[in-house]
Amino acid sequence: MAKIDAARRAEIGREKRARTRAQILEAGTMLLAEKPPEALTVDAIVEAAGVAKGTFYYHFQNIEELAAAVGSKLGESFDDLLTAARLELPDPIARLSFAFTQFLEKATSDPAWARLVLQSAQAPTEFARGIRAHLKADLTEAIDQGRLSVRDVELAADIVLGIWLQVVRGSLERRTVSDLSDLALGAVLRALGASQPRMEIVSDRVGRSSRTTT
Amino acid sequence: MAKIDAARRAEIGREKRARTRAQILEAGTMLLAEKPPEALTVDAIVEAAGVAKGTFYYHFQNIEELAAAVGSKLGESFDDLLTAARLELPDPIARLSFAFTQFLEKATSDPAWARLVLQSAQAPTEFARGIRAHLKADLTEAIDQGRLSVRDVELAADIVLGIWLQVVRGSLERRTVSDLSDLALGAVLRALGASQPRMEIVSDRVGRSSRTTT
DNA sequence: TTTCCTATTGACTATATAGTCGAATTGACT
DNA sequence: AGTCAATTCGACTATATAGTCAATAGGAAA
Repeated sequence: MAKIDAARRAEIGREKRARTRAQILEAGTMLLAEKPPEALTVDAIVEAAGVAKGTFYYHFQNIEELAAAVGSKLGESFDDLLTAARLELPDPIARLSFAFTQFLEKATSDPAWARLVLQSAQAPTEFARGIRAHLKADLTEAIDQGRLSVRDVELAADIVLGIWLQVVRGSLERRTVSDLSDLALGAVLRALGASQPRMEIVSDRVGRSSRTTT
Repeated sequence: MAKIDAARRAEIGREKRARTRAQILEAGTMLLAEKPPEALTVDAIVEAAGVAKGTFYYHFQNIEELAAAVGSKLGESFDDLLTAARLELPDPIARLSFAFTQFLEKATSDPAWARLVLQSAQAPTEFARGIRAHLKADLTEAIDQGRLSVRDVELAADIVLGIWLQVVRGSLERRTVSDLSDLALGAVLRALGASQPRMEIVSDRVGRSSRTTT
């Protein structure tokens, strides 16, 4: 009868709810960067988030669901690093090189993010499969153009991902060289047997500077 | 007074003790291939080993100590794959290539071993550091000989390990190509910018056949 | 102020896990 | 057969963790 409406009520708490959920998500993100989900406890999460235990279960069914939400957020952060320039690069090898470099520089500048990515790369989650699918699309296109001496797309993806992941691990454990991105990318392209893309394009967009191209 | 002697007594139970310990070690090995040590429970271990809980604590202080023992055993399995031929190869690149191929073929023929190695590669355990140290020794020698275009030994090690680990992951998740070892090794050598080692030596010893060289 | 829905709390029960310890078993030796 | 030390067993305590739920707080609308 009254205008008191479920939709309105739901809207009321939304901001508070969203804030609390974000706290839990952030705590989960931090903890999942340190240890695998199987080793994570609800008590640890709620303590880190500064909320009561019941609150966790009000927002998530279980830890698995939280981990999925963290994975999803991580996937978005990957997209964010690409969306601006990805479509402007018609060359698959240039695209791949750009992505490789972007991700690597993000990893060296944000160790917590890097740790989370490494943990997430362990199990083939939705997030990990998405990344690999994108990569394979670029690689397939390059192979179809006869640009790679590696013909098997799965092997090619393993090469790119393998070098990337291990270089990121190295950057967390050791002091990182200044031109790590260029060196690692060079290794990847040699490994793939990539015929040179037009380097001026790649280095224009991929170079260490973050200015947008004109 | 009697000849009953502690040393003798200790010897008596040794065989039984060794057998039980081996059971626990094997169960731990199997479980550590599936999940990280933080997610492992003593109850799961003793159930898998078919022994009582107290027995576990009679042989190991805690799970960490078991994990260390498993890691040590794993390290030995690596050595076993090399000791025969390693010293006969004076060329560091040939040595590295031989090891890479041996390990990769072991991984494809023994998935449980592969899974364990991948899990162990997560944390920089004693085992992982030993492998990396050996690898770096070969790489340093090759770099000193001016044989690699990659000059940074840490980056070079990351490239080799990264490709190896990811190719092994791939071999567990997908059907594996017949000449995976050769293709992956080729990618590694290109990535390192290795000037060709004398290929007849490498392929003699590294080829798919497991016959011992004459 | 009062109402009333949403979000939050933390105590509570269940179960799982770590780690201990006295009793039982084993097997070589006498 | 008996002895005895080493080994194994499993019940037991204590703690940790998962998951539930009735009570409370908060704040917008009446």
